[in-house]
Amino acid sequence: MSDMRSQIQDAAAELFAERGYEGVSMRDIAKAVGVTQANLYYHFQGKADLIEATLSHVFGGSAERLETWLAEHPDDQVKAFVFWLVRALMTDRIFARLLYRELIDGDDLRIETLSRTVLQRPFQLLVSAMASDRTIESARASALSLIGCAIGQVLILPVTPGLVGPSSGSETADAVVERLFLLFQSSLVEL
Amino acid sequence: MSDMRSQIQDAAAELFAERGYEGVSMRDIAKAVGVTQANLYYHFQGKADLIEATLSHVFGGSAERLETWLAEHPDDQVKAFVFWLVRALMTDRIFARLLYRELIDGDDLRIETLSRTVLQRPFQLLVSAMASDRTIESARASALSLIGCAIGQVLILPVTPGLVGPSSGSETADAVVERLFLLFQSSLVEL
DNA sequence: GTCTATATTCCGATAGAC
DNA sequence: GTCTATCGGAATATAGAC
Repeated sequence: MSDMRSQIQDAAAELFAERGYEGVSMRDIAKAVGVTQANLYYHFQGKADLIEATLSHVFGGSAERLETWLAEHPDDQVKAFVFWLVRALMTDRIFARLLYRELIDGDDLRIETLSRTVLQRPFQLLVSAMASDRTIESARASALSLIGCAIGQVLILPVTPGLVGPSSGSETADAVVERLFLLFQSSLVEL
Repeated sequence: MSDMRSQIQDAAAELFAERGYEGVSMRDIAKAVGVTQANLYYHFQGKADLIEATLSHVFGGSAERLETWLAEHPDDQVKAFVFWLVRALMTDRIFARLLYRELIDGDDLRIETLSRTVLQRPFQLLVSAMASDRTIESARASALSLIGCAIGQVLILPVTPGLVGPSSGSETADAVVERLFLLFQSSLVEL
């Protein structure tokens, strides 16, 4: 399958995650890959098409890995999901920052795609686990709160000057997971 | 005092919060205010100067209101701060989105200013309240986690399709505060 | 498929009249 | 103080040779 297309998407993902859609030019991406800027227009229709393809490249792959991970841990789907999310956020800086940026910057169409690929499945899991004795809206809010907390924690931590936190390295992901569970203990039905 | 300068800063704050620094042009801001683009350069040295002034306009004012609020509630500074933060995030979309964007996008110099104006004081409060029986790093991580959770919750909620959450209107801020306290109960020493 | 060259538009910023 | 006019550069995107 077209290798150049994947190479471009990888480079674009890194740049978009770091500087955002508006902060990255087609020239930047071309330079990172090692081709001319005009060549990008052979593989993609334009900048909008490029980021759309890049996002489904990144998040589509992640969604697949999530499904596999969940199938391997059928006992507690909620805990398995939280582990997966925190690990994904902490070990894959591009995933974390792209997700964050899309939640803030993404236009309606891209947000819709995002909801289908990464957000919908986790919400189903968490809502069903949390909603047993509460309203569905409350459960969804708690689920979103957990995700917001996980994302916020991982991304805000390394930005704070002078703070040595569990911001990098996969070996500390477990610590973050444990803290998240401590924080959300009262919201999750079965741990 | 110069009214035009304030008008420009207000319009700029709204646009920067919505589309980010790179996503807004001087022409956009001028159009929103109703003056020509060249006129902005009479009031500000350039685009970088404009956003810097805009941020201290927004966050400086917020920091002042926080100090007043804290002085009025001397009994429990931590709870008072969380109330203030959640209310500020929920009732002032511009404040919330500007804060979020700066934490992600802001260059080092702007982050440093941000730390001094909005983040340092809350951290001092939370760290001192949380650190009594733990390490300072752990306390900071918890404080950041709380802020990340509050910000993430408020900003992710309204973006999710089909979800009717407490995303707008000050009357539901109390509900979010209560949920945050429930979530972080085990991390705060005195409630 | 990848290149060079270029069209076109938009950007930040400046000069100078009023 | 606000305007019109414009510069120099960088952006997206296209045309056409190889």
